[in-house]
Amino acid sequence: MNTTVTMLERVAGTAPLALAPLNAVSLRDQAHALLKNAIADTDIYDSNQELRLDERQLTQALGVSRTPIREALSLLEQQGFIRTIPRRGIYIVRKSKREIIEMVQVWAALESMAARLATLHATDAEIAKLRHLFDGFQNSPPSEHMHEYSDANIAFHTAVIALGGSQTIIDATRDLLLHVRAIRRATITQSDRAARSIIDHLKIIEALERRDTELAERLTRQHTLDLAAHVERYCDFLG
Amino acid sequence: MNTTVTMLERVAGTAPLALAPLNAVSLRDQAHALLKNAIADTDIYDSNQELRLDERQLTQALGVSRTPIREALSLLEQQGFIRTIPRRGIYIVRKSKREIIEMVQVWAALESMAARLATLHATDAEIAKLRHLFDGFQNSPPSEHMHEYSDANIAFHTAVIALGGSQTIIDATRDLLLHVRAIRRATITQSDRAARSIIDHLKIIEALERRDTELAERLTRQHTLDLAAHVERYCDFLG
DNA sequence: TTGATATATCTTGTGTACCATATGGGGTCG
DNA sequence: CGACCCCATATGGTACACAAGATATATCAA
Repeated sequence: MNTTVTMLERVAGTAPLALAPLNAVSLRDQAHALLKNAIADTDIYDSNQELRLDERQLTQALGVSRTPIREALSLLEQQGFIRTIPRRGIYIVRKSKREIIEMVQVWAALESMAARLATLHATDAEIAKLRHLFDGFQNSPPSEHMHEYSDANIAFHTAVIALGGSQTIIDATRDLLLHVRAIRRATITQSDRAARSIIDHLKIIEALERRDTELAERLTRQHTLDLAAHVERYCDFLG
Repeated sequence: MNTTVTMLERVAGTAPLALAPLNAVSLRDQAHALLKNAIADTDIYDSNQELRLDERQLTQALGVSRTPIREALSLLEQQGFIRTIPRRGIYIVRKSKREIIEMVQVWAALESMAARLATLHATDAEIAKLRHLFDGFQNSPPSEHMHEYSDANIAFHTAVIALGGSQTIIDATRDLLLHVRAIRRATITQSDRAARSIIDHLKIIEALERRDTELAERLTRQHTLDLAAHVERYCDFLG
């Protein structure tokens, strides 16, 4: 009987207002997404931050029991965002300089592969959209709108990856982005990286437009490897 | 997670005999490792296999409660080995042809980056060891010991990745290997791939020895992309 | 005053009971 | 005889209680 009532309610729910599809997503996934964003938004390199997480505190904050919280934390641990020490506590991972460089190198490998694939499969229209990302910066130097340019910079790289059409690469770089984003933002303001960056981007777009597979791949890889080298030289403040 | 184990192993490593660190590894991780190996060893493309997993059945088989089993399954789901459909069941994922090709492409991107790094950081002695992997196949054609050669083939690729020295790449490719391994084994026996494969490998070794960064990277990438193209053409038996 | 030991407390790991819901079979009504 | 409805059951999701272990603190002895 309860089933029928529920069904009827659902049918009736189609009328004026859309029903809530929230039921479909488990508390585990909600907690996972929430915590991942919270960790990503935390400046973990501001050393006086509290890097320890408390399960029970999270349960109270999110209003659920420990079970979905623990499952979410398990996922975050596998993704490398946190680290749990048995009967000691759960700690946000502070990536070392070495680890960040390696992540940037992986990023370079995957984005350059995406660029290769893009020259083979993307349409001209899709490639053309890349230029519009920087329309707002044609007249004035990017140094005047550094924050906006930084976002456009990140958007350019994710767009190239999307152009590759490989869902596997898109998924693999999504989490990587959360780690790399902070570094990109921190380094884009250093020296004249912004100006050189936009030149590199235009060359990459040209190579994509000309369907020059090898060139697009090489330029994309080298552009991001330059970031890795920059981190190596100037980011000693990292662990 | 494995922090305790690592610590124990380190401390124990100084003593003559290692104590049993088994108590320190959680049931969740034991179940995770066990299930991952079990899934990897299952030929999921033998279609009459039962692809459904039952939580309660696993609890009885492993003698633990649902909690660690569920946490292990969560990890496996995130790694793409299984997929759980609410109130329907848990199913081993059968990768589509498209997904396998994408995974091989990611493999190509990461291994070529590792080859690049190897030309820059690996020692001559480490590179020299690559040749010994194929010592047993110098005199006789690989077609006579196909199974052994297939293992040596996989060992070569993992060795190149290890030479890169990037722990991030090593970790990222470890799970990928479980998926790609089955394909490598299935395709190495087709046409004359084994013979051409060994020629490619020797060229890659030469490039590494000569510290030709660009060449080693390009040869490694192309060698694995050839596998992707081969899968594209001849592996229609995949979903 | 200092050192060690016992205990309280806090934290994660595991087991178990309960809940919501989709599915499929059996029954009933037309 | 057929179509529809209803409910039993199975399954994953959640909550909670208890266990195991590590740290910090208090207390006692030298």
